[in-house]
Amino acid sequence: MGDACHHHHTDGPPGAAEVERALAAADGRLTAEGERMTAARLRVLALLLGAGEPVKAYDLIARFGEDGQPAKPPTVYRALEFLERKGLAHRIASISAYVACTSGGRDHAAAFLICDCCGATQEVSSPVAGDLGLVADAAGYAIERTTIEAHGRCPACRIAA
Amino acid sequence: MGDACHHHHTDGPPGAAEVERALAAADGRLTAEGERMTAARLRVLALLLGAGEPVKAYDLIARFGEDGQPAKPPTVYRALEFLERKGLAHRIASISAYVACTSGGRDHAAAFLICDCCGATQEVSSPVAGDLGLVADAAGYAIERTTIEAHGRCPACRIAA
DNA sequence: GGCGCAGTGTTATGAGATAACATCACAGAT
DNA sequence: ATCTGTGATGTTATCTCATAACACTGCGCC
Ligand SMILES: [Zn+2]
Ligand SMILES: [Zn+2]
Ligand SMILES: [Zn+2]
Ligand SMILES: [Zn+2]
Repeated sequence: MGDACHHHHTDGPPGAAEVERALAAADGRLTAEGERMTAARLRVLALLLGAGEPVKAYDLIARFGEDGQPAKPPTVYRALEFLERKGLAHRIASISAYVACTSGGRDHAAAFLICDCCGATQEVSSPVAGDLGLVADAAGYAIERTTIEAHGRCPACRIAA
Repeated sequence: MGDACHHHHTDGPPGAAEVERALAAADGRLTAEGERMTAARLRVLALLLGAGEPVKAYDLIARFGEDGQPAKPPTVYRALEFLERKGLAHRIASISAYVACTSGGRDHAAAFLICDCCGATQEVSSPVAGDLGLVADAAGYAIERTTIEAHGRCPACRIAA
C-alpha cells in the first residue's frame, strides 16, 4: 500500500524472527488438530505475516516463489481459503485483500480499521460483531459470518494530513 | 439470487407503483439539490428498486436496455458510483453486488443482513456503525466509511432448513 | 460564439477469482 | 507390501468484476 501517501505506520512489518515464531506456532497448532500445514500454505502465511498489512492476492502470487517465480492463481487462492477457514488469515472484502490474523483465535469474527492513506490495518476484536448479532436476532436472522470494515485515517496520517 | 435454495422471501420485490414512487422521489430530491438525475441513472436505480435484493453489476448491464440490449459496463458502473455517492444505492462488498437503499437517508452508514440461502437482504440502520466508531476512536482512527455485512439465514430459510 | 464542465459512448484492458481435470502424496485397511 | 480412498497440487483455461483512456455531446455561463 502507501498509494495515497508515504507515511510509515508505527507497527510496521514484524521482524523475521517474529514471523518464524508465528509460523511455527501455526504449524504446531494445526498439525495437532490433524490438519496439514503444507509448504504452499506456510509460504502464503509467511508472506502475509511478513507484510504486516493487507496484501492483494496477485501480489502473493507474484511473490510466491522464493526465487522470483510466481505461483499459479489456484495455488495461492487455495492456501488463502484454507488459512481463512482456520482463522489464520482474513479477507478484507472492501479492498479485495488478505491479511494475517493478529488476534490468534481460531475461528472468530473480526473487525478491521483500515487507513486509506498508508494502508495500515488493525484487527480489532469486535464488540461490534456482538452488536450486529443482536440486530440480526431481532430481525430473525441466524448469522454465520460477518464482514466489518472501517476505512479512514490512522493516527499517523491524521497528523500528517 | 436463490442459488442455494428456492425459498421466497416475504418482502419480495416491490410493485411497479412503489418503484415509480421511489424513482420520482429520488429524482425530485436530487434535482432539488442541483444534481442531474439522468436516464442511465434512473434506469439503474429502477432496476435495483425492482429487484428488491442485491444485484450483480453485470446483471444490471444485461438488463439495462428496455429492449433487451445490454449496456456497456462503464455506463452502469458510472451510474452505480453516482447512486452510491448520493446514498441511493449501496455496494455489498462481501458478494460484489449492489442494492437500492431502503433507509432513505442521504449519506449514511448502512449495515446489511444477507441470507445466503435465498438472497433476501435487509438494510438495518445500524447502531453497529456507531459502536465501530467508538472502537475506532479508541484506536485513534478517523473513520470515513464503513462496510458492515452479516451473512446467515433469514427467518424463512431458518425454518425451511 | 467561445469556454468549461459534467455526462456519455466506445474500445480495450486490467484485476480478481474459479472451473475442470489430471496427478500426486499419504494414512489406514487388507 | 499393496490397495484404496481422501485431501492436496499442478495446469490450463475461463469467468467475473471493474476501470483506463479518449473522443464527443449537451448545456450553462460569460
Ligand atoms: Zn483474526
Ligand atoms: Zn495511515
Ligand atoms: Zn441505505
Ligand atoms: Zn432466506
